[in-house]
Amino acid sequence: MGMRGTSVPCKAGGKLTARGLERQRLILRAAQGVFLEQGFEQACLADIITRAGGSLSTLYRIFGNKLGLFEAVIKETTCELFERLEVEQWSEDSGTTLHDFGRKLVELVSSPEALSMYRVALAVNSPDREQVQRIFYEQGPARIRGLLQRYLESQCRKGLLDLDDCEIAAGQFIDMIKAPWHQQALLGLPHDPQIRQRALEQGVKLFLDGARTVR
Amino acid sequence: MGMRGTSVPCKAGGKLTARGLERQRLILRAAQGVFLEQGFEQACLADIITRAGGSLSTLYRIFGNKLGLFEAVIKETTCELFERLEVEQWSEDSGTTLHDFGRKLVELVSSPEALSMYRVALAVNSPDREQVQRIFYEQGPARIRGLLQRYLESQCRKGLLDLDDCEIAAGQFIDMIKAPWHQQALLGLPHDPQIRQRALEQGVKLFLDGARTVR
DNA sequence: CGAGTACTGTAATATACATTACGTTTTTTG
DNA sequence: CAAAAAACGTAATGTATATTACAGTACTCG
Repeated sequence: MGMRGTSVPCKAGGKLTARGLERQRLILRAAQGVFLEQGFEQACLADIITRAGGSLSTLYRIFGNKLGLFEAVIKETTCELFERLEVEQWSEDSGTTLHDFGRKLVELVSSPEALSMYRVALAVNSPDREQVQRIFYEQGPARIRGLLQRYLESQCRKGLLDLDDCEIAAGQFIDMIKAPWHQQALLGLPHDPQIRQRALEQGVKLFLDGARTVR
Repeated sequence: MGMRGTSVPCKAGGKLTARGLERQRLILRAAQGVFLEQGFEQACLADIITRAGGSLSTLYRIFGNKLGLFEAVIKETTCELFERLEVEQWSEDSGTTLHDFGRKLVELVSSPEALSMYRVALAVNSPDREQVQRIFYEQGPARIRGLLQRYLESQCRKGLLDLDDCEIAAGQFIDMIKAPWHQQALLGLPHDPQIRQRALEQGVKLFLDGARTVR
């Protein structure tokens, strides 16, 4: 009899031997591929096992059920993606800092993995949809926005920028440099990669012209 | 033997009697509800018929198959939504015009129907995914951006605004006033409705400060 | 009115998959 | 080493649902 009743599919049944960890890692990686390609409902567990090697029973013992595996993939992937965004220089020069941050961000969110992740997270439609989506949002977009928000706030305190609401402004900056190619990319429609560069330049310019205290 | 082979599921088999049109309309409306709630793959045709009345056979005769019905729903819904966006005053005063346009746009894209439509369009994963998504994008977001783009271009020609690339700028304005609540709304996470108002105000301000020629 | 067509209802067909069960083999560990 | 636990492989179970078939009823239009 499985552990189906509990809403928290376990991953911590017994001890974790080296081989066990390896198995877990292999399944997780295969699942990442399949889920990101197919989405939650379309993904087939048998496919995942085919890719990962091993057996279905093992998958169930480790992750409980399909949703448990999916949640693990969401967490894993979202964190992996977030870690790509290492901005080293939060300097006092808003221009170069924003430009640098923007460039890294554009690189991140235009990557196939990030686009798939976003699409798949939106598409979930299981009973636990709300929980899954919260995990994604808070581990991903919200954390990124938080980084920028804190920078903007510090710049405002120093009197270098003048913004009513730094949380909103951070969101606006981020969305501004994603527009208009991100929407198309999410929908799988092609776009000229150069447009990303131009949107970044223009976005930084617009934002700073609007937000700088010194006119 | 059905008409499965052709990639264009017919809707124009025979003549359209009054009763036939009524049937078509009822099925379409029910399908709209079910597809927008469940997404393409999750939606169940039997459910649709239960809501619409009538019989499964009729559905298949009219729309060919599930995908044909879905495409019809996409077109119908996207057009319905677009028509809500009637901006009457494209005046020379960029401030009030953008504010007016923004207000209407925010109303539109924060509506449950528009959010569902967006989510469902992203989530499609059938073989014809590309075609479906193109229909949505071109009938919906692209058309809306086009409206604004043309306005911005005319303002630039008159020397009232100064923008490098009005297509990008239009996208940026639109995304700016949607940030940051739209992402949360798409994910089904709650947000303070007041934030929509504030994002609008701040977005217009930022955009105009950055784009106006007269400083 | 009556033939042809549209519509209805229900049942049959076929497939795809999540989830379990179970017997065997390998690995871990006391 | 030997018992316990983990991993394996395969088959069984059960469900959901797209799609088709068919037989009967209601419309429509010449």
